[in-house]
Amino acid sequence: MGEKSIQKRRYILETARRVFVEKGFKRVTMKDIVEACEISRGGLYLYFDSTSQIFLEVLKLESEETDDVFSDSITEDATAADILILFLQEQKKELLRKEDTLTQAIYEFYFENQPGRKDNLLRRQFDSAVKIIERLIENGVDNGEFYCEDCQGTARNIMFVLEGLKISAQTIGITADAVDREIAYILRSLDAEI
Amino acid sequence: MGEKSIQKRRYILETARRVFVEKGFKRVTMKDIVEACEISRGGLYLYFDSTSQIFLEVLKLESEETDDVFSDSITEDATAADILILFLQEQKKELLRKEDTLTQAIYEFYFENQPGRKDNLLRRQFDSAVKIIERLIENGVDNGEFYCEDCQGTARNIMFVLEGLKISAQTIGITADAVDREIAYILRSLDAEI
Amino acid sequence: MGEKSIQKRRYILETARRVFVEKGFKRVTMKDIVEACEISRGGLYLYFDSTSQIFLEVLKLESEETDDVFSDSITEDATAADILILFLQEQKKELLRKEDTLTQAIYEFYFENQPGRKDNLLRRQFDSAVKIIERLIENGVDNGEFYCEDCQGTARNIMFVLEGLKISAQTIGITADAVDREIAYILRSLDAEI
Amino acid sequence: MGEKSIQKRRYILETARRVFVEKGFKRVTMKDIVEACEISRGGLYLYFDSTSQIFLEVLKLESEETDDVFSDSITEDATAADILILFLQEQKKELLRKEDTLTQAIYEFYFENQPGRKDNLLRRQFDSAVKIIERLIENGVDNGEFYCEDCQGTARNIMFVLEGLKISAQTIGITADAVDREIAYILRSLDAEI
DNA sequence: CATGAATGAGAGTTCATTCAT
DNA sequence: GATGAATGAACTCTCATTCAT
Repeated sequence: MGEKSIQKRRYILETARRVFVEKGFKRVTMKDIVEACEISRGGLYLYFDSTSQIFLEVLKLESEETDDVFSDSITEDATAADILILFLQEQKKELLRKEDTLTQAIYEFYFENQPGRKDNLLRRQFDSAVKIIERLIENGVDNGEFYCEDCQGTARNIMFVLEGLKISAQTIGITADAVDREIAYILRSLDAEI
Repeated sequence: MGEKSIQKRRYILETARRVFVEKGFKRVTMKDIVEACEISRGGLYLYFDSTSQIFLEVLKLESEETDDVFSDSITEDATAADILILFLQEQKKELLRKEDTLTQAIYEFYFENQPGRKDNLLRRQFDSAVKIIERLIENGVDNGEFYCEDCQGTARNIMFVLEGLKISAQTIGITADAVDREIAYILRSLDAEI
Repeated sequence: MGEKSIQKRRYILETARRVFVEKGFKRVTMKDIVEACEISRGGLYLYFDSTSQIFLEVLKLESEETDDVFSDSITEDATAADILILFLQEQKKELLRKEDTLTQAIYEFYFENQPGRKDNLLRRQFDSAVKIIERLIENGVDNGEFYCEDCQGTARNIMFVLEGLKISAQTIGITADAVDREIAYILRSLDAEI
Repeated sequence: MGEKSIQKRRYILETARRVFVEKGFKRVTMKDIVEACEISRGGLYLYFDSTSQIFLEVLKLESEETDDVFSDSITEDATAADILILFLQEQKKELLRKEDTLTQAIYEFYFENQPGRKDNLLRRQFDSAVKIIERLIENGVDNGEFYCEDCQGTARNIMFVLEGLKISAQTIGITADAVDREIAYILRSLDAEI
């Protein structure tokens, strides 16, 4: 596969991403993607075999591009609390962007595909986020910014709350205020000044 | 609609429920339900127009029958902590019963249907659960069982954690230990002895 | 399946038979049959799942209807030679009707499906034909009509010649004269007066 | 066409032959051949336009290379019976090698293509084989090895039996014993000692 | 000569939905 | 009310064939 097809692959993935954002995972057909990409029926099959495969590759691209989100937000002199708050704000934005996220598609995809597997991408992301938050809190505790008896427990708790908010945003709907309230609750429980 | 049709309706809903439990929401077709019910294709249309309608009615039945779960668990001399623990254990059981729940179907359904609407059944259940937990905690605080500065916030936090656990169970997979850890974390934060 | 669908089944099989006669087995698609039957795409699938299934059922019908061909030709006072000649003439007619036979389709079908299996319909027909011819020859020998040292061997030889003629008719082409010549050869080798 | 292209042509034909042996004629697509040859899609079209054309050329190559099979088996002092038996054994081997022959592909091809035409390759081979066998038998008769009233008829009969065995091997299946039985029957009818 | 990306026709299959009985 | 045959739209997937490079 030459340079050109790599670009086309990428083009398809980016276009498909928009389709998944719009329709979730299950409702998307190969035909949808073909039409969105304005390529031929057979043309798509030259690159991908199924919506599942496409989706997985979209996720891979996604994670490559967003891995650094965290590190981006860390500037030299940012305190632990700053970073945590930044992270939570980031999550808030994502949460409320409901119609413009892969979230729903991701959930739908994992409903059917290999839930519980160790190599589950989602799980790896969850676990690594927990670890990062844990270290952040530990830093904060060391600095006297935070008070916390069970840093790992707290990190996990935060992540589950975020998951709860995320799924709620997609199902029962959630307001910016509600998210703020939860963030405030979390930070307060860390004894941090907001 | 005669007595007979009411029974048939109910029969269809109960059978359809099993189908939704097994396959989620989206993958279920009218044909699936027709076959599970062993009725005729046309026959089903006499009662229902779509899987969405059927699903909504299944949910309605469900909520009628399980509304009392909470009250059931409240005996005369049970303390607030007892009841809360009982509730959380109940949720744990539900969580881990992954393959035998409507959970996934519910999420799938609300992904597509009117999320965010005020009359959203899911939302009403969520809100009412928050209120009940809030009152429970207040009782506990009054009794000296719990310590808590923001009872409503805590109740909400608990519910979001539970939501987070629920969706995690369906996507990244979750162990009994992990659930126990979260429950313990919640109870500890209430200063309750476990 | 009611009376009506049985008729429709039969109608489809009879129509499909014509299609197979015309195009052989492999070139026939479900679409071809749908169009020949003038029914809807989905309609055909109500009755049959694949061209293979349809073809097998066509063969079944065929064999039910032609089983008696042999017995038909046996009248009270027909001699063994009469019957054998009749049979060979029958085969000749069939052979030369090249464009109007299932022969080619049958070969194509068995090329792909279970060749060599004991329950292979074709094989059963072959074996039973051998037996009948064998008995016929034995009768002829008893009557002094035929002379033959190895009746079974001769019967088998006749059947293989017929098979050879049949496949030749479909591939290299064969004339009525050529068939006559072979029939004469067979009869002469039985010492029978023609 | 340069030296190089001639070699490539030949390479394609030899590779394609293997594909036809494996899959028959009809199931083979241009794609199959492209993949087996590990050349480009367009590349194949530079040399051939269709599977039919390729198959015909494969047959041509085949017949060029196997014309001599017969002559090979004729040594100075071999008797007519020796040669006939050798030939029949050769045919037997071919027959039983069911999975490793072009036989099926050839039949499939001629089912669709110009059966009955005078210039039909298959027919020429058949006719020439009849002639050779006829001469062989005549020699045998002259030598006193064989007894035979109608040499041409017998030669034809032998060829049709062989055709019958060949097609039977591909459809109803046939054992080595069954072939031996037929060969013995043929030889016995020539009064030859086996 | 050779490549392989691209196209589009066409086959298979499944279902929601209707309707005569 | 109930049945289930029938329809047709929609999807998946595969190839023959072309064409710019």
